[in-house]
Amino acid sequence: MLTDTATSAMTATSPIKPEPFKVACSSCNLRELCLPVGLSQENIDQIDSLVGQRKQVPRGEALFRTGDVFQSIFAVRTGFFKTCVSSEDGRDQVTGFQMAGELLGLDGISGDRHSCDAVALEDSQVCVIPFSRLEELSREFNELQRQFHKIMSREIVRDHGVMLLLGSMRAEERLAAFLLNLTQRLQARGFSASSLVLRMTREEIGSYLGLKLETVSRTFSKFQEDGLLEVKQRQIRIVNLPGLQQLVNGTNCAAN
Amino acid sequence: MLTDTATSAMTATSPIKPEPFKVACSSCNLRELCLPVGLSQENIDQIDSLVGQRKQVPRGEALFRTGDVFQSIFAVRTGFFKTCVSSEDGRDQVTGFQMAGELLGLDGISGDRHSCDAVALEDSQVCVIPFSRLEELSREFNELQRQFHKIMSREIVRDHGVMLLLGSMRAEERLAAFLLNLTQRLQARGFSASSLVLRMTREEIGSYLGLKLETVSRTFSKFQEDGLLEVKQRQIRIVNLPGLQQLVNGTNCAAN
DNA sequence: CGCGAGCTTGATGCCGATCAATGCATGTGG
DNA sequence: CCACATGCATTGATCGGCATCAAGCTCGCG
Repeated sequence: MLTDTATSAMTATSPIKPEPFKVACSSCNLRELCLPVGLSQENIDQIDSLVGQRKQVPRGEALFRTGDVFQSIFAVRTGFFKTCVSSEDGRDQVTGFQMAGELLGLDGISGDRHSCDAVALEDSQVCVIPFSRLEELSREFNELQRQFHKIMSREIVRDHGVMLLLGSMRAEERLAAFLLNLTQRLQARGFSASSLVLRMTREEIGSYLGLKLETVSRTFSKFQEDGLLEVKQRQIRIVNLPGLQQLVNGTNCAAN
Repeated sequence: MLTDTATSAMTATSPIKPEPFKVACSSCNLRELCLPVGLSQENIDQIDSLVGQRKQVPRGEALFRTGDVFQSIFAVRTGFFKTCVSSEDGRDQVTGFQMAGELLGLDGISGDRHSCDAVALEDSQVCVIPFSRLEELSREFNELQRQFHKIMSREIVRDHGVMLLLGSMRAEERLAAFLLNLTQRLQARGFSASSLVLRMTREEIGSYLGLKLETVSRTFSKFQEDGLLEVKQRQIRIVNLPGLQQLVNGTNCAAN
């Protein structure tokens, strides 16, 4: 498993199969969003040996699956992923969507195997970060150590937010929160704040939000009627941002 | 903030106010459940300087609250905690219950402040672990480093399980899963596998499970009628363990 | 004893699930 | 180029699980 597609069996700097960018954090345009956030230039240079290789993941294929042996974590370079867990009886739950600069595979550290699936929702590329190497380097560079700890902690905090959403919000609030979160992350990556293309199906959104796909679809339609969004299949344009925001904050919600 | 109750301003080994046990992992009876799991004896001796002090938290009081400056993580020595997050509009969600040997405060690492409340559900005692000290020591001892990473990862995996529960299970399944999880953790600490006393109210259980307290109460009653449990307020006895288990696995559930 | 916090139980209603049909876009083979 | 299949999205009708509202009940405690 974990066979490589293109860059296997050759070093990153091999002239035979040139990469568009060097496999190195120091020359990566995502360094302000990814693991090296906040590291000084000299430290970034020193962790260039972190990324062993890059790996292509075609749309629909898994980067790893539940039960795969854990060896590396992954940083999304381009593309879009979902992660999902499943129970014994086959129900499954999307636990997150990951875009450029975000890490995948942190679940695997606790055991020696992964405990969820990571599936590419479009043709994607990830940086492979051997975990033992990350641990070595983070013993040397405490900036890196601190940064890695922050990223794990941020994941925990994010999960708590999702629990709040799943445990106490109604369908409209959930979808609004989801859209606002997506646009915020897209904006941080230089995309428009008001217009986006969903990479996932209604069913995947529903699984993430604890709703059925029909409910997701209906809620999109309602948002459109209410003049909050323009929805054309997966093309979304946010027409009334404050309206969406106050939906999440519950100011127009009688309850509570 | 973070003022100490009893052991403040004196070292752990001070003869003036003797502790029942030394403030040291090496002599702690929880070392097989807590941070030092799996560390060799010599390494355990070397991390004894990790725990700065102990701290009492009376029932109903907070160990930390959202917004408190983050400096330390905490290990539960005795007692029982809940953690909860809340949204701007005042809704709140219990994100977990912690018992002896489990860590609190990992949420704080990502920022410089805590992002949830940790409240004692009974008179409790925690070990205070200054985070900078933990980072120092885990740079020195890679067993400790590895162990800490595993604990953070396990928290992420646990959170994913809660998402699955909140996103796709019905009331009975949620409560059954909750009880099985509790008894399993209690059993690992030497308590009975079949009989437990709930430390939390119906409302807190409901908040954790995304249900209203009435639904929790009704579901307890139903389990009792069905011969799965004996329920006397917070005294629970599990009568039919396999029955509970197959509720969670969904084998008696028509759907899916 | 009486008070109050927490728990139980009943009656009712609503939100979202479910079931079902249709629409729309893309791709494929005749 | 059209006919058809396929995957995904929309929309409607109906149903059911859980929330809500409203009493009582239990137990510990001042």
